[in-house]
Amino acid sequence: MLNQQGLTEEEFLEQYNANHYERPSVTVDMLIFTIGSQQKENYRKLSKKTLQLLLIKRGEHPYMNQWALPGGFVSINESIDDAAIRELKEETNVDNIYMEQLYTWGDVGRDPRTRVISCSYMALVNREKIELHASTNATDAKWFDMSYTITEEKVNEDKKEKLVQLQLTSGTEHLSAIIKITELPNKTIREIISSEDIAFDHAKMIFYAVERLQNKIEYTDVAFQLMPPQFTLTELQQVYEIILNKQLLSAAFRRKIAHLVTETNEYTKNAGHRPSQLFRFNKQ
Amino acid sequence: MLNQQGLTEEEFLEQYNANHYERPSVTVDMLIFTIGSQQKENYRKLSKKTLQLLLIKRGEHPYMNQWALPGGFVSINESIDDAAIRELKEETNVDNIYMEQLYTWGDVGRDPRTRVISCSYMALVNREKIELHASTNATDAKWFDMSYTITEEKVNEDKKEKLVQLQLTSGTEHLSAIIKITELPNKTIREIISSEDIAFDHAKMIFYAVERLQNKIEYTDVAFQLMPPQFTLTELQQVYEIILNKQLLSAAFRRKIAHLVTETNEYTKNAGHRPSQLFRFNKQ
DNA sequence: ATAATAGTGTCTTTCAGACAGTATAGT
DNA sequence: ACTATACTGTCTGAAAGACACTATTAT
Repeated sequence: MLNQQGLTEEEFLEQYNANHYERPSVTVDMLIFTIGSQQKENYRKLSKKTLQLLLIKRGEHPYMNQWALPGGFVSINESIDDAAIRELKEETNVDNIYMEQLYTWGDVGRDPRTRVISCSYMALVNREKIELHASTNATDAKWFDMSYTITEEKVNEDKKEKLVQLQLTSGTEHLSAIIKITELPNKTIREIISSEDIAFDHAKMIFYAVERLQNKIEYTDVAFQLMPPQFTLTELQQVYEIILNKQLLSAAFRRKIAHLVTETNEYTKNAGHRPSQLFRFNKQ
Repeated sequence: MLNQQGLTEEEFLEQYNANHYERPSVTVDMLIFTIGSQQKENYRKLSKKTLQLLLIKRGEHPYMNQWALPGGFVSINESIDDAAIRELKEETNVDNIYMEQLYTWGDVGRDPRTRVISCSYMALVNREKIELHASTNATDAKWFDMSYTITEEKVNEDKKEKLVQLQLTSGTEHLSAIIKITELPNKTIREIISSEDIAFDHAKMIFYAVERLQNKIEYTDVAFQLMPPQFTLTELQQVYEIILNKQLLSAAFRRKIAHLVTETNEYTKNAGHRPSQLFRFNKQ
């Protein structure tokens, strides 16, 4: 079949000039979440759980010495999924992990070096599987405890506005950002109001991921990706609670997730209180 | 602050070589949905509604004479959202319409011309607002009635597989595709098994959008983006039914959406049966 | 014994599904 | 009168919220 210039498809592709337009760079950025636990207050109490995110200290301009999401350029002969898998493997030395594409960030000025479009991915890992590898141009990689508060919420007839204060801590390191989310009838706008030691527009990406995780945990079984093979129902509930950022009633929670778990014959030991039965994920 | 080569941020950015890597092209592809209605069978019956998608006949290689989603390249000084808005405006001459980024498709071989990463957007429009503009390198733009059936479904312990048969018709034009969706514990794989007269991997994108729309309609008020300013509750129910691909009970439906609508004092006329009260969207 | 958590029972409320029954214009 | 749709009432059952109550172990 010939086109209007009388070329076959083969001829057309041969003369096609791929560099006709100036092209943006494309990167992937990884939101790697895990569950961390803090020290027990005393021998009886359970340890508190936190939602943790992996960040890397930038060793180069721009945003030198600030913390950024692990990520990198998508090379020309690699799918974006493969780039994400590669970055995950480089940073955490794990593969075959739950991973999901989240959103693609394409504002013009988001990287001062050049036009960069960035596709963000979320990965959920069980902490026990991981050993960190500091990569080439990062002086450091660390897990940060995440928390946030919604400081202000305005609702008009056709505008919903909220301010989110995001906090990330790891030892003495303390990062924070304020994000403004405006929901108009047609679209949602996310702006960074301030960003302390978080590089680029990564604060936006982080909160976007948290919102997605909150949604997903309600109607899928993603939470189990964060769990070890065996766990108590209270541990599972803690994970739901930190992700949803609210307390749950244990009786209702147990009913709700009953069909997702199978009991084992094992129990926790030396807990300082009644032992707890261990369960496994019951895939369906 | 100086980096390891002793450069300030300003100096670093000046010497930064943006063309160090070979870059992929980035495009946006638009899934523009609307509701169409078929002719009444007789004076009493209501007209059947269909979910319609805008496609454009390709006037150039590759996939010449096949149908493709409207879309185009993201230029270097334009955000991807702006590119999507621009494409929508070019194709349908509307703006200020509900629009949402869906997913970014980044497989290596998806475009025979060159490496192209494509970001898909969904737009929902009320049909009455639209006039179509055939664009430069498209010989034709048309609304296609969409339908699909899930032909096969296998569920194992850690694999869920389904085959989807997608059908698009517009007058004598009839397009179809078969898509295989495999849900593994870690990720979801979407493959095109066959694609009749649908260009590129657009069949995948279409079904992805339908699934997203189905999800969104359950827990948001997106459906109203497809409605005219005033509508009957039966019309609203028809829209839910074609998107969800199943019948709903009207009593339950009315209870469920009651808080999303406000009644008016107007009624339908000349319907051949009991008139129906008109409602408006009640934003909250 | 006590502290802290593990786990169950049950009442209430909410809401979806089912379906029957009444209402009303146009021919 | 008849047809096709509009709209409401109510029974039922499933599931979430609330909360009291019992069980169990390390110290």
